[in-house]
Amino acid sequence: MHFKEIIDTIKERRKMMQVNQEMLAEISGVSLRSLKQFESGKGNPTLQTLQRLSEALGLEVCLRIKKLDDQ
Amino acid sequence: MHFKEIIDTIKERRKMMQVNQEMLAEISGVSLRSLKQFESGKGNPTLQTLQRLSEALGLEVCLRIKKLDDQ
DNA sequence: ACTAAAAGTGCATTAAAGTGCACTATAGTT
DNA sequence: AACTATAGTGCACTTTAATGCACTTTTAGT
Repeated sequence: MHFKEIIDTIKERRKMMQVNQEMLAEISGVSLRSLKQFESGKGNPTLQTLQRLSEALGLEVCLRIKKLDDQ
Repeated sequence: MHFKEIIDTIKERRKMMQVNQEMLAEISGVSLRSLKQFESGKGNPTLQTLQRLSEALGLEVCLRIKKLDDQ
């Protein structure tokens, strides 16, 4: 998954669970400012930050073998 | 995947492909110092760094729905 | 159009990631 | 034991993620 896909996955999952940024910030332990920055596509979160957000949404970060090198 | 699992996955994959840290640093564009720090368990890489290393090893970062909350 | 909730931005500060260089430690080989 | 390749560490520096506060913009509901 590229950067944008990861962002979008988090955003969609958050909305699917009817949680706003403020609530996600609280339950994940990530600051609201950082979450906003991340979701608005500006930023390069640390693995820890990404994991905190993911966990709070019932997701987990993982590594998968890429099928094709192109595209 | 927890932090250690991610580290171990990268390390194992690198060794499986018979690539040493120096080579991985070169092909991924991540500095050797950062890679060493990461593989030795000290560090909290940015998503970009993790993606660079993963891509270079034919892996990709992804988000997956967690099956169970406990364990 | 008005309002309220939610999302996004600018600025400043602090903490930490990323880096290079030189060094040490740890395999693995002969 | 000596040698070599590979991995890990200490120090210093630069960049940038993470943060709080106040503000603006956008979205949704009436």
